[in-house]
Amino acid sequence: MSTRDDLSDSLENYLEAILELEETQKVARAKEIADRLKIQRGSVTGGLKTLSEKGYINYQPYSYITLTAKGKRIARDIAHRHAVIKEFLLKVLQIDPLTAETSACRMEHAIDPKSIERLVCFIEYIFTCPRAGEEWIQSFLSYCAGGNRKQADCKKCIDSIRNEVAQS
Amino acid sequence: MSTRDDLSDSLENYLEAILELEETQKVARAKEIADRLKIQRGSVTGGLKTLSEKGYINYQPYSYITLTAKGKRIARDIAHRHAVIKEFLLKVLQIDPLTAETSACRMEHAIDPKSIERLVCFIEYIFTCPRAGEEWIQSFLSYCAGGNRKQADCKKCIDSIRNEVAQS
DNA sequence: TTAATTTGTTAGCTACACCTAACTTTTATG
DNA sequence: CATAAAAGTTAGGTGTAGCTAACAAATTAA
Repeated sequence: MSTRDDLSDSLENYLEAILELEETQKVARAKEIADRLKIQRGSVTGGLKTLSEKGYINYQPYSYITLTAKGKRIARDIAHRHAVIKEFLLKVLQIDPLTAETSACRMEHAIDPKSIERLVCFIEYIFTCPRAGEEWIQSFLSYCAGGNRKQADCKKCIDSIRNEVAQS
Repeated sequence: MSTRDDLSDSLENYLEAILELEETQKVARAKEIADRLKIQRGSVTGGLKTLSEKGYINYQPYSYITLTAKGKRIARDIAHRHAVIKEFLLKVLQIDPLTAETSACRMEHAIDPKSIERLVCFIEYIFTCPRAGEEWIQSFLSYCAGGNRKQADCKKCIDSIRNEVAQS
């Protein structure tokens, strides 16, 4: 069945790491998983057994590790959640890359599927709709920085996008 | 010092529950905390001891529980994170209330302070800037639903806000 | 004011997720 | 090919966060 919550945050992290390793090195090895997750080699073994029992990975002691079809599906979903949240933090909220990465790493386990789907759409919408877009985000940043904007600015701002749209 | 991570997600939940109870009933009792967090009475005692040792709550066996100044400060921060994330999910992404509540409950422990600050600002910006606002969100929803909009619609859309701004 | 109910605590248990240290298997090298 | 190094596993330990069941204190009602 592979419902979302027969996996702890920790096991989700293992799957995510294994996917990345598969993609870059064809195959995952326990030591690399340990390195990526910043835990000890000995800690990994147990997690691998659990993932194997649950049918997410192909695992034989002393051998390399690969994802099963089910494991790959879930791992991609997790990686997707990570990427979407990070993109939102980076491109919309304009959070610095390090913080965005750290928060995405934690939030990816907490967000529900519908919200991720909407977030994808929302990011796309922002950078598609002429009323939003890059300079709208820039304007958001200066709003953040304290500058409450005047009504007059809004008129000019709207005229400027009106012209842009008219030209295209 | 009360840095953010001498508290586990679980202890943060206790603090949040205690704050709510203080606000509605003046005082928190172990049973109500258990009920709110959907755990057993016996499980609460340990958490209360830890919070007390760390200086977040005033706790004496068999008596009611209150937040210390430090505890209240942290609890309010957690509640704030919760509220902001929920508001974003509800008002911006238009997620249903139940899902928004559940996700906010989990995400509140994962997000960093800067992102929360930015998110507050972003929500405010959306409902302040004439280029965004309520109907822009509505338009986002139909974009989500699959309707890719035409260039012509964008022109009309921009003209309509232009007139609105001109009138006000 | 005594008895019943509710609330709170304790003790002992499980499961998870990590740790270290010792050991085994695999691999790479001289 | 023998052996040193690297990688993987095992065993035993820690801390957290729950659980249940038995008991104790406090509150409520008869």
